Amino acid sequence: MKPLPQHEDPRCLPVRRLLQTVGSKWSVLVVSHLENEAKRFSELKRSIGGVTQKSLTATLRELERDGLVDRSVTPSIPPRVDYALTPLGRTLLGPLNALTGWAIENETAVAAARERFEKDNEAA
Amino acid sequence: MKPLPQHEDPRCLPVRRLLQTVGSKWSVLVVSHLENEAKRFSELKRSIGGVTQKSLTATLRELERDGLVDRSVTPSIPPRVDYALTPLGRTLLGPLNALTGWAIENETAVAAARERFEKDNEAA
DNA sequence: CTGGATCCCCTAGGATACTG
DNA sequence: CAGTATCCTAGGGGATCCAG
Repeated sequence: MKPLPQHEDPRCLPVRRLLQTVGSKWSVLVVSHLENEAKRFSELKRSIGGVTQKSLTATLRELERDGLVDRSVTPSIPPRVDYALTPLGRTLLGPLNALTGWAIENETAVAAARERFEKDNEAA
Repeated sequence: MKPLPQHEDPRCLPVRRLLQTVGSKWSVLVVSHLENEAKRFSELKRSIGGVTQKSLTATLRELERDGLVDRSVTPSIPPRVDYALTPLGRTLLGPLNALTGWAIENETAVAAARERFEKDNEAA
């Protein structure tokens, strides 16, 4: 994996790791789509939309690896795989919603800041 | 910039943007180092440690662009530039701390999950 | 249906050197 | 001091084909 430079404050290591997981393109979508119910792979893929199998698989593996998502295989034909949030994963929902809530509440403020920034740039 | 695929749920756009900003390698460090006091560029660079001028500049620009950080230039010789959190930036501290708090609290749980995952892998 | 294997592009981000 | 300019590389992530 990522070696994470050791000159970094060691207390920040878990933070950066989490942000790396959570900051990946699809993880938040996946988690939010699993908030209310367990879902199968293709269900998840359809309900999210626009994600590749590869990316979705990778995202799920990473979440599973960190103990946030549980993967249960039913070896039938055709095979069936269900994904669900673990208890640990559920505890992340609060902090995560705090952040996403902020993003939504301040969407217009951020957008305004961006416009100002762009304008000041072309002025220069 | 990043075009962000339009098949994505539009409500998630601000979320992904925030995560992209906050998920970049140094932004959280920068914000946390600005929590208590405004700092000059080289102060910031020294106190964070291990960050390149380029990366630090890029991070600060992005934060400034989103209206989270204020950049004030004092045209003297030598030049002096101070960075501080904006009021908007300060409102992000709460949600951000919620997330970093989670990361620290659950560091061992995540680490344990990782070990289990690795072990199950070599078992297969 | 679930996902592994490949190819390929593009961007984040490190190293280094230069400037007002 | 506070950047900009250039070069370079590892890795994320899309597309596509294949397999149990």
